[in-house]
Order: sequence, then C-alpha cells, then structure tokens
Amino acid sequence: MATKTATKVAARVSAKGAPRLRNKAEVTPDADLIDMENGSDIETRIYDTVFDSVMTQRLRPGTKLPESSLCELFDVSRATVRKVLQKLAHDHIVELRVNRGAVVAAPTPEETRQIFEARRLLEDVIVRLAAANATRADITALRAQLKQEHNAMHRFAQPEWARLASSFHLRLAEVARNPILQRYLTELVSRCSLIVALYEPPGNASCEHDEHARVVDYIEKGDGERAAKLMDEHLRTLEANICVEPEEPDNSLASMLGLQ
Amino acid sequence: MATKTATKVAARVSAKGAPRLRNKAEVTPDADLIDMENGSDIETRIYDTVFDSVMTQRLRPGTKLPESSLCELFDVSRATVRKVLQKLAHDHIVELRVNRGAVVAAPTPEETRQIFEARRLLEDVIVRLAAANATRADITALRAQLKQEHNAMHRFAQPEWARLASSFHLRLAEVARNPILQRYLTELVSRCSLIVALYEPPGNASCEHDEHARVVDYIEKGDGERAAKLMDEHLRTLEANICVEPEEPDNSLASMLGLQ
DNA sequence: GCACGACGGATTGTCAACAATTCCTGTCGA
DNA sequence: TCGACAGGAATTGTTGACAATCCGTCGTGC
Repeated sequence: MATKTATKVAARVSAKGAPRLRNKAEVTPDADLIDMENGSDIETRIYDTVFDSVMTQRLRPGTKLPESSLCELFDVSRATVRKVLQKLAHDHIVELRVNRGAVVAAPTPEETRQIFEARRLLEDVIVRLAAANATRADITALRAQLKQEHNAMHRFAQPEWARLASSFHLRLAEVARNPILQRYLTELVSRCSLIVALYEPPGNASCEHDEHARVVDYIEKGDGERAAKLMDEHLRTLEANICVEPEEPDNSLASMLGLQ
Repeated sequence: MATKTATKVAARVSAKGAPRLRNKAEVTPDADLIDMENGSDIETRIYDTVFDSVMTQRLRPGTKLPESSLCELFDVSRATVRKVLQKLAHDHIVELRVNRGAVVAAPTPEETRQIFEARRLLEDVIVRLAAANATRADITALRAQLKQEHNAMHRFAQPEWARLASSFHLRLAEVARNPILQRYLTELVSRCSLIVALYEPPGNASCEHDEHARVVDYIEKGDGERAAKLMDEHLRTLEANICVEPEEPDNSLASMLGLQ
C-alpha cells in the first residue's frame, strides 16, 4: 500500500515537471542553458523536481521514494536516480536507510528545535549583511517579489504562495552577497518547509506578508539592527505556530480513515 | 606526470591510514563500533582518510585523485570510490569536473573571502552560544584540548598541531549544542585549512595558542560578547596572514624552479 | 619551423545483470 | 484468536563490462 501511495505521488510530480523524455538526444539542446555547477542536466532536473515538490509540500515527510518508480518516471537508469538520492540525502531532504530505500525526511522535535535555532541565528547575520550591501536595484527586486507574494496570497494559491514566501528569505540571502551562507540558508529553509508539512495545524498560514515588507523597509534604510530584530520575531512566530507534539507515530492510518 | 604525483601522494595516505584490507570479512568485526550515520564502514574510512590528509595538508589543492588509484589503494570497487568522491565534492573538499575526474579543491581569492567571512560570522554566533551553554565539564574538556595543542606546538609537530588547532574550533561548536551549526563550521574549517595550504607563506603559524586560551576564559565567565570579539580578531589575524594575491596562475613552474 | 588535425592510451560515465536483504503474506501450532 | 515461522515477491546493494570523453603524441601540410 505504501508503495502504491508513493507511486501516485511521484506521478503527480512528473505531471508538474517537464514532459517525459524518450532519449538523451531530446534533452541535450537546451541543457547548456540550465546547466549549473556540475550536475549533468537530467540529474539536476530530477533533483529540482523532488526538491520543489517538498518545498511546496506535495511530497510529505515520510513518503517513500522507490528507485524503480523514479526510474520510469524520468526514464533514466537506477544509477542516475541513486546519485540524485544521495545528493538529496546529503542536503537532508530525504533520509537514506540502508537496504530500506529513501523516504522524505521527517525531522524529530529535537531536530526541529535545532533547525529553527540555526535558521534564526543565520538569518540574523544575513539580514545585517543585506542591510549593509543592498543596492537600489536589490530593493526594487525584493519589492517585486513581495508583490507576487501578495497576489498569490489573495488568489488563495496556497502552493504558489508557500513557495514565494520561502523564496523571499532566499532572495534576501542573495542580497547579502555571500553564496556560502545563502546555501546554508537554502538548506534550512527547505527543512523548515518540511517541518511545516509534518506538523502543520490545518489551514495555518506560514509567513505574514506584512512582516516581510517591513523587513525590506528597514533594509532600505540600512538599519540592520531593527531588520534583524524583526526577522527574529518573524521566525519565532513561525516556530510557535507549528504544534510540535511528540504524537508523531500516530497519524498513520486511523486518522487517515477518519476513525479514532 | 600528474597521475604519477597523485599516486605517490595517495600511497602516503594509505601508509598513514589503517592497514590495507584484503577482503570485506577482515573489516566487518569492528565496523559496527565506528559506524556513524549511514556510511557503510569502508566508505567512511576512505572519506576520513582523504579528509584528514587534506586537513593536515598532505594532500595539496589541485592534486588529482584518480578513481583507479583509490580503488587499488583501498581495495574497493569504483562504485564505492565514486560515492565517496561525490560526498567529498558536496562538502567542497574536492572538485568534480565532468569527464575529467576529481582534484583537491583550490578556492579562488573571491571564494576565500567568502569562506572567511562566513566563518567569522558563524563562529561569532557559535561562541556566544557556547558561552551561554558551557558546563563545568565542557570547560575542563576544552582546557585539556588546549594542553594537547600546547604540547604539539612545543614539540614542533606541525601536522599534529594544525589538526589540533582546527579541532579546537570544532570542540567549541560542540559546546554550542547545535549539531547543524557545528556541521557548517566543520565544512568551513576544513576549507580554511585548504586555503592555508594553497596560499601559505612558508613557515607561517596558523593559530595563536594564547588566543584560544583567552577565548575559553571568557566563555567560562559567560561573557559571550568579549569571547566573540576576541574570536573575530583571531580569525581576522588568520586571514590577514595568508597572502592571497591574484597571481594564482603564475606559481606553476617558474617559482617552483626558483627562477623569475 | 609552426599550426592544425588525427590516432592511441588512459580515465571517466553509463548501463544491465547478479547477489543480498527486507517486507509482505499465508500457514501452522498453541 | 493470537503469535511465531517460513516462503516468495519486491526492492536495494554490488559488480563487471561497455561506451563516451579527454589528454598527449605523432604526422602532415603550409
């Protein structure tokens, strides 16, 4: 049964992603354009698809990711899928259990505390850097991002909005002009999305739009101190809104069937 | 020629590490004891050996790491070596170029600036956490670590001392009680060692012992503010001591031959 | 004498088959 | 009715061989 569920979810993933490939020749032409770092096109595509599905909470924590399913979905060999899963595991997006395959990571309450603490401290540093380095163009770009976010919220486009709200924090890291800290924050933000998906009180908002806007205001003024303080409160609110009770192993079947 | 050099270096690596294995049965018995996370014993051994060789500067930046050499040195298949190299690449210890194999990473001047900036900011946060969370036992352990460091310095045991000096920073991160930040710092410290190996002014000391000791003093008093300030200066000194001139492509042959 | 292109060795990327383990399910006995 | 055990299907780990690519060298033409 678990297998069936995973397959169905994976199918949705592929539906969202680019159309299936028949062979390598089809994907080669435009590969160079997207190519970043070292990933050989198709690998980054698989990675990004899974990653994006986790960020938008279509792939929920604990979901199994069988190699064979991913193979036929993306029409690649197991070696390729395997490499991608390794990378996702290194980024703590999935958990790799020996001889038992990969599942979407499900952080424990203690890990949750550590992740949020690390994120608060890291964003504090990043916001100050952003306030020090922001150009006029940066502010304009951030405001454009905020507008998109605002629109998505009013359109009740939940997945889109969740993505944009997370994206705002990463854009801020861009302005800080330190790719290393940006990479660390990327990992933490995605893990936070994971946590929200795991412990979400149904129908709870993840990020207040106004707080984002006010952070940008302070950054524009170069007031890193106030911007950092506001961001800290913003993240504490986010953390407080998730109910992280140790009733983790419960929601397996009974609740899904509406019993209990 | 490059291949020859790499092989020679790798040979030294294996000489330092545990004795060669003939087959799997030999290593299985004590594997469970060392086993951490998910790595299947032999993989973590290869990883640690390479990692340690980089940290102690036996493997210099730019050194090639051919798969076949590592295969016969550790008596494993290419798939295993390949997995380890992927992991090392993810941690930015080696660089993986498509179709051209792995080399020990050689950070550019710009990357160097980013790494040191990230490290300074991260250690600032960590030191404050450590000051807030340190127990009596932690202080005792840190002092013991300092003593070892002191001894190694006076014995002129350079590689040992370099390892211990880096290790001190990581121990501090342990005291901060946040494994995530600790992992980030581990990555940054190892990359700094890499940089020191790349841009080292011959015979230059990497870490002042006294500064480490004074940081511990402040932490014992719970004075995170002063400890952080001191650590910041300490790291700025370290960064200032490496000469990162953009004459990177030059020192290839002329300087090696003592000409120019 | 020098630049350009082709060939061979070496190295890496990819794949498919085999071996080992786990999970599910059905049966037996108390 | 419940627990334990065993068999089989499904999934993962591993290996070896094959294909593609890169590097150094040689040869040819200008």
